[in-house]
Amino acid sequence: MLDKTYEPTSVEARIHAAWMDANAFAAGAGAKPGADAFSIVIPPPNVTGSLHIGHALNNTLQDVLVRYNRMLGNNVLWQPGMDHAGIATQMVVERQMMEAQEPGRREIGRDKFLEKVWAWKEESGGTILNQLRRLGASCDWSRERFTMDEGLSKAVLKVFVELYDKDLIYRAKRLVNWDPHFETAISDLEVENIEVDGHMWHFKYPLAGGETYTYEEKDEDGNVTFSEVRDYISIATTRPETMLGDGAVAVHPSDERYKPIVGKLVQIPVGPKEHRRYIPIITDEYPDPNFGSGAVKITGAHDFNDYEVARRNNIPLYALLDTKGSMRADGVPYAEAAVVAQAIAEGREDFDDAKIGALNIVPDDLRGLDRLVARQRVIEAITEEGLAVMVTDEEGNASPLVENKKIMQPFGDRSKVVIEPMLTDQWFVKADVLAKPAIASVREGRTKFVPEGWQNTYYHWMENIQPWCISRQLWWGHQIPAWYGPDGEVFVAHDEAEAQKKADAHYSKTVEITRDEDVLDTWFSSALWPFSTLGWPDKTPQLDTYYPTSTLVTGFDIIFFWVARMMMMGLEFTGQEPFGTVYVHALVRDEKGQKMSKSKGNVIDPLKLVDQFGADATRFTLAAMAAQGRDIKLAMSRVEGYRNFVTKIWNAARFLEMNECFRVEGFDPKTVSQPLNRWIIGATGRAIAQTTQAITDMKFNEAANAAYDFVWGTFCDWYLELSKPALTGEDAALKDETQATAAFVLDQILKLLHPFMPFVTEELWAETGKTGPARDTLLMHAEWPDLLSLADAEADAELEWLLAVISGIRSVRAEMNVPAGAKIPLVVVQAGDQTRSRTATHQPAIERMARIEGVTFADAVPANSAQVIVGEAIHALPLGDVIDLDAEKARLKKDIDKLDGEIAKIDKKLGNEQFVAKAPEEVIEEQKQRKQTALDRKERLNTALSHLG
RNA sequence: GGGCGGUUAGCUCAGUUGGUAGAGCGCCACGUUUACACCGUGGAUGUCGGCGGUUCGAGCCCGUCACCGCCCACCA
Repeated sequence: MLDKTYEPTSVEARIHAAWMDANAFAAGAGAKPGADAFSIVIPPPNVTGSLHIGHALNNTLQDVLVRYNRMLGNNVLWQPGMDHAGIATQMVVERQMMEAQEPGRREIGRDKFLEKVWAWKEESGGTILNQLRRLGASCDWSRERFTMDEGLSKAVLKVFVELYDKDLIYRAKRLVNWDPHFETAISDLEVENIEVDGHMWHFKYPLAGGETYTYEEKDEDGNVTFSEVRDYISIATTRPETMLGDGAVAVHPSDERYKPIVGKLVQIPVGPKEHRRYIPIITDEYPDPNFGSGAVKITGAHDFNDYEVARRNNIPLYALLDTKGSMRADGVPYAEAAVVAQAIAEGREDFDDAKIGALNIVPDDLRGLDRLVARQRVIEAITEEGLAVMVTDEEGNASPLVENKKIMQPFGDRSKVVIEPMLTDQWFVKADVLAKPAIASVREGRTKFVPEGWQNTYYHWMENIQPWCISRQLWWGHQIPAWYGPDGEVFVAHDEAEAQKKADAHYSKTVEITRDEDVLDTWFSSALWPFSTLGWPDKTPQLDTYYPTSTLVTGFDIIFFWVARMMMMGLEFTGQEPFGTVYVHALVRDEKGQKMSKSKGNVIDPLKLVDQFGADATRFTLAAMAAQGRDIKLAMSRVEGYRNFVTKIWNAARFLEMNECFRVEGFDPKTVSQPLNRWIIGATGRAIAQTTQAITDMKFNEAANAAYDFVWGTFCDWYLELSKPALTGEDAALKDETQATAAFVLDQILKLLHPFMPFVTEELWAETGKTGPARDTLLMHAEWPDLLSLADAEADAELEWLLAVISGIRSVRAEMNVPAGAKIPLVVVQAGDQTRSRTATHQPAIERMARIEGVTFADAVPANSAQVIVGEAIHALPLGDVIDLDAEKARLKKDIDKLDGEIAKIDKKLGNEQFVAKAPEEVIEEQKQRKQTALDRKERLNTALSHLG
């Protein structure tokens, strides 16, 4: 016996256990012999993660595809696993150590620290995978992988070494994005540019030796509009503290204003006077003569643009900041450093990167200060000295020129602190080389994006791809397999022994080598996920069967981070695209369209939804709202609505149970004879076909809605109601057939809904199997249905008629305010043979559903009747004195007016020569038919009207 | 600065070979019926963001403007 109400929580736990016991999620479970493979790799969640609504959406969609394909009989693998998430995990463990007031990681050392992280991972990591189980995700959990597993690490090692050997990985000193909080380099993608309020200061750089020149501004015609003798050049900056590291001032070669002083030296107006450096005025294409003063200070070590200018012009790159973003405090005192720097600036001394890098030219009094404090000091000192550009207000008061300005400032996506360009030694991947085949794969259609539009995003990024900085100054991750000889020579190898061998060979003697401390970007290992999880580089049967994977389901926010890199690595190392289709789903926002975030407090916890409404309702909501190319604004009312849908199905099953529908053995839908039953079987087939097509097209919302509409709107609202006379009637044969049909259709519904609502459907499958023929398989391994061949046009027409009769009568009753409880007679006027026979067949249903008592046929409409036109017949409801004749007249008149409007519209069309000449024949035919139908109906309505006198 | 997406009922959203505008929620009215009030029946509601164009015909195609959102980008 089914319980009166469905209790998701207990059922879900029990059903999930049953699936696990049956090993039902295992790769290939339920597959037909020789079936095609269908595989999906899960976007590996962070080991530190917990389920948020985006995961719920992402995994629901994957599970829909996976369960659907399993039911098709395909050989299915859904590969689960987790990502070690370098920065995030290290952060969690470090914070925990701090809270426990334990010694920090640097104090306990690398090995001890890593032990702690592993211990944390074993105990607290991966809660998200259990949360996915609650959603019903049918991953092959026995194949769970972790990016730091031995096997996957082996793959990482091999990929690194091979890319290095192919010269696609290199080590170099470059300006990179530096996170001062985590004290590591990060990639371009991990930087978020955010507009903030900033200031732009204007300062004077005095010319060496007190030289002067005439500064002139001209208009378009060459007339001098401003002229002044100056002994300085004016520059603007948003970062005054970096002036200490300036290597030059650049102007555009075409800039006439500065022609007289190009090549001369200017003094940096900051620092102890006796050691101020002189730097040259150079020309470069970079400065925009129309912006600011047209002169740009060049600080090669602290700005990406300046870096390029400095490289082009051989300008030294003075590093001013330490790893925490404070002013450097290392090296020799300022006085000594300044002398060397000056010698270099004047060309008296040679320099190279190493020499410049070691030189700390931060004045002693600024050393160790936070860069923002230093900035303030610099501004004050310059202003005090009178080297700030001044403006005078209306009252004649002079003040330094400081513009308030919106500036784009880079922030670390995890640390949320301001990122600094920093000159450091890092490892890079030549992404542009790897990108070429990855672009071609999409261009040539071997990998498709759904929705298609995302391919443009992909192209744009891939075609402008920058070298990928893959080294991170962290401990948690894959340590870079590079060792250094005594003179810094690099030896990349699979292990230390191999590196040692290479080193010894290189030096022709045994030398001491030390391993690179850095680890790889987490995304480096994620990029290998589709094949590393299947055992690569070993040639495993799994790799053979399930690679390339079928479909990747992911959010657009990681197209660059992950999808693009998997494409590059997959093609480079397997020669095949890692997936055929990339389905890109939207972001889930709150009801108002706001991005969910903890700080806004608008986060919807999917597990709370599961607790409150059940996993099935939660899943169904997400699927039903996953329209392509649009963000999902999740409204609670929708979840509630689909919870009601679950209840509806449950109650429908209870209804069948009460009517003993499940007892019939060996039912064959082809043998059904009753129109009602033939119709519902056909309708089921159409609903299945629609849902199937929608899933195939990955239009999850359409698939879910098609199933929903059919189950509620057709099966429950019409079929079950119409079947009641048969189910409670005396005709045993009719009853048998109806019981069997109802049970059969419910089975098909359970299959149809299973990919979306796995729990309640599996439960009902099991429960209904207890009172009927035993189930020979779990529902999740049942065969996906296809009933289109059982459609019956005649039955469809008959039921369409019946539905129109019942709806028509109901509508009239309500409009005429006939009390709902009142049973009234029905007189069918001018009925043809077909109508007569249909009416006889369905009289019990009409009486029951339209609250009719007694059906008769007549040639004329009885007096005082409300009238419903269906087909050729008038269905008259004699209401006697109850009827409001005026109301009925008005009602009929309104209908006629409506038809008149329609007829007029069609006439206008048909009267248009252009339309008749140019519209396709079938469209014209359709219009003509529509007009005829309207005319027929109008005629009957007029007849009906005339009956009212 | 460049690119992408959105604008349809009170709300949240569907709507592709261009052919008479839909769902859920909410709202109004009525509740008879041994599945279900997490329900049933009936009902109301739209210059499909503005303007222009193509077409016999435009929510859909083209142009343009407005507003909203996102992505990318080096203006000191």
